[in-house]
Amino acid sequence: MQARRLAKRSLLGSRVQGLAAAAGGLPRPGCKEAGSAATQLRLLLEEDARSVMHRRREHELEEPGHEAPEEDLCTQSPGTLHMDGQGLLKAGRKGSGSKREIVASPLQIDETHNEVSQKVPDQPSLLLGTREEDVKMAETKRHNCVYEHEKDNTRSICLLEQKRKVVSSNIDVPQARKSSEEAEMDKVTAAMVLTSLSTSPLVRSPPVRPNEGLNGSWKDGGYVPSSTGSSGYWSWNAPSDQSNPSTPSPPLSADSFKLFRPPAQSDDGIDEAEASSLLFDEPIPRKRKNSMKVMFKCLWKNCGKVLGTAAGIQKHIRTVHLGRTGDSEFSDGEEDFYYTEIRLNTDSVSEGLISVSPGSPCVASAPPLFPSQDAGHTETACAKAETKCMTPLSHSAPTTLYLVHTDHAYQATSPVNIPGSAKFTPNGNNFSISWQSPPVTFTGTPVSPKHTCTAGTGESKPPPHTVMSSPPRAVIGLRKPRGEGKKCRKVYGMENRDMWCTACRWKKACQRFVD
DNA sequence: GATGCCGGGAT
DNA sequence: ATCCCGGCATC
Repeated sequence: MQARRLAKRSLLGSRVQGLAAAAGGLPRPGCKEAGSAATQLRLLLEEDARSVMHRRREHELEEPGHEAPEEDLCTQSPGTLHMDGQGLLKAGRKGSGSKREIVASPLQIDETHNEVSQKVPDQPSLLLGTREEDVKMAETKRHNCVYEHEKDNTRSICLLEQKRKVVSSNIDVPQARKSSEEAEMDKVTAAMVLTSLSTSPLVRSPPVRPNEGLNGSWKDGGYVPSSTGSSGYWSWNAPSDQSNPSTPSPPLSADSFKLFRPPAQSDDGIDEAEASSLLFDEPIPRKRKNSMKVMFKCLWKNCGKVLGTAAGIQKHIRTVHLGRTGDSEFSDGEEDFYYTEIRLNTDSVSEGLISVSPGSPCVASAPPLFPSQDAGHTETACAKAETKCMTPLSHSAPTTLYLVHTDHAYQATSPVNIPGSAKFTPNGNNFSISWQSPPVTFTGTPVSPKHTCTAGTGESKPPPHTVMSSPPRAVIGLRKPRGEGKKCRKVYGMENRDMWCTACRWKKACQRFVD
């Protein structure tokens, strides 16, 4: 999906470039009012097109043959058509920012079409009369297919020509830029939330204010697809939203940062609902964020350099991979494509432990590790933890298991019989107590024979811990030797079978007269 | 053979 | 889950 979007964007970029170049070389009659703004936009457009082309070259080297899906643009297009002068300007201006590209792409096309349309004098006249209708129709068409839109080039050009006129007449450059940036931040935040949610659907936690997730959430989403390791955290995410778990190439995974934005930015109707539904999951990354150490990994092929700061990794990419020298402060955001965040999470370890043994009192605090190490280490830690925890648990758990296994209703029906049992359990009071104590209602008493017999009917009895450590199931295989004491059958006789304990009636181990 | 009760079927 | 019984082990 991301790759396809990327490919599409690249394709658009190339188209834009061509059109922009053509527009730049031709004189434009009329439209003086829009001339300056259009020129600005064209410049931005060309700049962006260059950037896109550059990216495209890189991407095509690694991911050739991606087909651009139409729905991507369709999703973006409504925003384009409804955008006023500010919006368009914002989109154009975004070309100077790191987050501009997705938003700008459709607009670039529009703008390009606009410019081209100005070179076609006969088209605008056709449109002036049916302006509103064409806008709606074009919007519908965009939803259907962009390719079709392109084929119907003439029509679209006319439409965009109209829009451009409206836009250019309302442009107020300085203000628009500032406010748009602010608005963009909100949208970016929402996009980040979407991104993070789409990549970490596993965990659920109470909702938290979305704005707080600005730094953490989207980054979480970003590094997930780019991870090459297999920590518990990553592996959990992978099957949830990634159809292809294989290691992504740098540009592809890096694109995950930005390619999630368009929905939140461009389409307020559909995607807003989607976003709102997803926002419930947003707090998860934040929760993790608190205990994460963030590293930045270069996704450039065969690089994989990891740096501690975003600036560092950006500089690394710019200088080493993008071949840009100097002007380290300036960033068009392209570096973002080639690095991702790696979160060294200590929570993942503890989470794994918790998931393994929720009720375990053991707390394993593993040092921060890389994902690949995390998994193994988690297992090791768990193993150790379990080993450690077995000691406290072993005092009670086996008893519970055993009781569960053998505790039939007929065995627990008559706690009243304790006095009677006391008569028969003088020999069982020395060790069976340790693990039979839990049965408050004397339920466990019937169980004792098994252990007693395990120890041997003889008087030699194993130490209590032996009984505790060895699950009773080991004994189950062996048939228990008959108890020495009299049972209901013998006490009451066949004629008084009604007086038998239930167990005896059912030919089960007598619960009344326990050995 | 009598007794105890496990394993499993029937409801 | 409850009730019941076949069948085995043990005495």
